[in-house]
Amino acid sequence: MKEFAITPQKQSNFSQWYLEIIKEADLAEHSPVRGCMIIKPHGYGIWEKIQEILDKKLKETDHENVYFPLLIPLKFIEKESNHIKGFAKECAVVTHHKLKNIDGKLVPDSPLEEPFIIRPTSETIIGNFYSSCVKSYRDLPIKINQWSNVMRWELRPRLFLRTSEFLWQEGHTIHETQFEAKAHTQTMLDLYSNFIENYLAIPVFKGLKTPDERFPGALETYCLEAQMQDGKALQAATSHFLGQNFSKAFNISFLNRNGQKEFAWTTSWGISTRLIGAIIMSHSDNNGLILPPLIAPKQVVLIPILKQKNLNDKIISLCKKIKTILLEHSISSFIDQKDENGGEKVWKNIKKGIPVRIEIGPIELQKHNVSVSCRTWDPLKKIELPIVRLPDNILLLLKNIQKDLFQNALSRTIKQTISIYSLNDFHNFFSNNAGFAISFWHPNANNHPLFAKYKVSIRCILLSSQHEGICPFSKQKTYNKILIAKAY
RNA sequence: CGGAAUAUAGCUCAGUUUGGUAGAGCGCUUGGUUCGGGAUCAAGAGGUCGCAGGUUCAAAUCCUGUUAUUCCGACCA
Repeated sequence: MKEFAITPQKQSNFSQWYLEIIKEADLAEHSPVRGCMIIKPHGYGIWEKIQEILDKKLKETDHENVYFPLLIPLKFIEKESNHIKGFAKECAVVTHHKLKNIDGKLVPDSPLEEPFIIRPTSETIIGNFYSSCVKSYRDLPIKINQWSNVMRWELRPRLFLRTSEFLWQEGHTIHETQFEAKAHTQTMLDLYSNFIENYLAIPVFKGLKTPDERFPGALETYCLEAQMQDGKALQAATSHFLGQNFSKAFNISFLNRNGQKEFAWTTSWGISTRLIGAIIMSHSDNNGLILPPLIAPKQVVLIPILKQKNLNDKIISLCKKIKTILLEHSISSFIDQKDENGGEKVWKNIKKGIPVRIEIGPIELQKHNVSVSCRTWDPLKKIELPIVRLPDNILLLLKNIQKDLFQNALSRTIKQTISIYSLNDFHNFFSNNAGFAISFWHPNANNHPLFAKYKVSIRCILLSSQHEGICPFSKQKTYNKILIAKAY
C-alpha cells in the first residue's frame, strides 16, 4: 500500500499538489482552448451545491434572477472611464459575423460595424437597460442577480483559480439613496462571509480594498480574504459600492420624493468558480480532496462488499434501502457498485473527498450493522454503527466533519497570522514565514519597498479594526489596520 | 505578454547527444485464481513520437516556425 494517494505531497510542492488533487478527484481538465476548463461532473456538482445554497439565500433576501446577453456593445464599455482602464486589456472581441470558405480554410468574413466584447462583467449592459426602467423613486430598489459565465483573457491561467472563462454569480442593485446602497454592499459582504464560513468551512477576513485594488469603476470595493494552507491569500468574494458612477454613465436617474431628478446609487457583488479552488486549498490533504459535507455533491458513499454470491442480492438491496432512508433525512448518497477491487474503490472515494463512507458486506448483514468511516479520519479507521437510527448518527458525523474542517482551517489561519508593529517585524515575519501579517496603516503611506521585496501586497483594510496605533510605513497615527500577504 | 523547462501508448517516462523497422512499467480488454484496504497469473489490444514546414536515400532524433502545459515575472477575481 502506498503511504499517500497524492504525489507530490503538499509540503514539498503545493502547486503541483493542487493540480494533482484536481486530477485525482476528477474535478476538471484543461480544454483545447487555452485558459478554459472542462468542469467534470464531480467538480460541477460542487458548483451546483454552491448555486443551490446561495441562490436560495439571494431569493430569501429579495433578489430576483435575470439573464443578460453574453455580448456587450463596445461602446458600452467606453462609457465609464475607470471601467475601460480596468477591462480593456483583457477583453475578447467579436468582430465578424460569419465565415468564408477559402480553399477549405474557414476565415472570418463580414466585419461587424460595431464589434462586441464578450462580457467580462455586466455592469454596463445592465446599466444601459435599467436607465429606461427607472423613472421614479417608487421603482427602487431594484435587486437582481445573474448566474452566468464571463471571460477575462488571462495571461497565466490556473484551473479554478484563474481561468479565462469562469462561472460566477453577479448581483446588481439600484437604490434611491447612498446610505441604502452602501448598506446593501455591507449586507451582501456579510451574506457571503456567512455562506463561505458556514458552508465552505473557510474562515475569512472582511476588508476594504485599497484604491489600487478596487474594482474598475467602483467607489469602494469590499472583499473577503481567506488563507490557504500554504499561507497565501485568496480573494473569496467581492462587493462593490459603485456610487453614481454607472448611473451617470448610463443615465439611471429618477424623480425623487421631492420631485427632483437624481442619479441612482448602485452596487454589484459576486463569487465565482474560484471558490472551488479555495475549497481544495483550504481542506485537502495528501490523500486527496476533502469536501465539507454541506457542499459535497454526495455526502455518503455506500460500498457493497460482494464476497458470497448467495448474499449479493441481499447486500445490494440493503444498500438501496439505506440510501432511501438517508435521503428521507436529507442525506445525499450513492452506491458505488462499480466492478472494482474493494481497496481501489475505497481509495477512489477517499481521493474524491466524499465525507462519509459506509461499507456493507456479509458481516454487516449478519450483525445488522454497517461499517462507517469519515474522510477526516485515518483511512483505515472504521466504526460499526447499528442500522437502526443510522441517519441520526450519520447526521452527527457530517456535522462534526463540517465543524472540524472549519476549526482546523481557523486554527491554521490564526497560527499563520501575526500582528506587526514595525518594519523590523515585517522583515522578520516574511523572511521566515508564509502567512498573513496585520499592521496599522495610514492611507497616506507610500508603497514601501518591503512589499516588493517579499512579493506581498495589501490584501485589504480590515473592517474589524477599532483602536488607534502608529503606521510603521508613514509613522502617522491611524485607526486602519491592513492585511498583508502573498496573494493568488 | 517577457524568461526558463517540457511535449513519445489512457498515465509516468526511456529512446534524441551519434538520423536507419516504436520501447518499458502502470492502466485497459479477455480468461483464471482472488476480493474487508490501491491483488495476482496468462494472453491480447493500443502510438503516422504536440502541430506545420524544411534538410536527407532515410527524421521521434537535425533546422525553422507554431501551439499547449508547468514554473518564475508583469497583469488580474
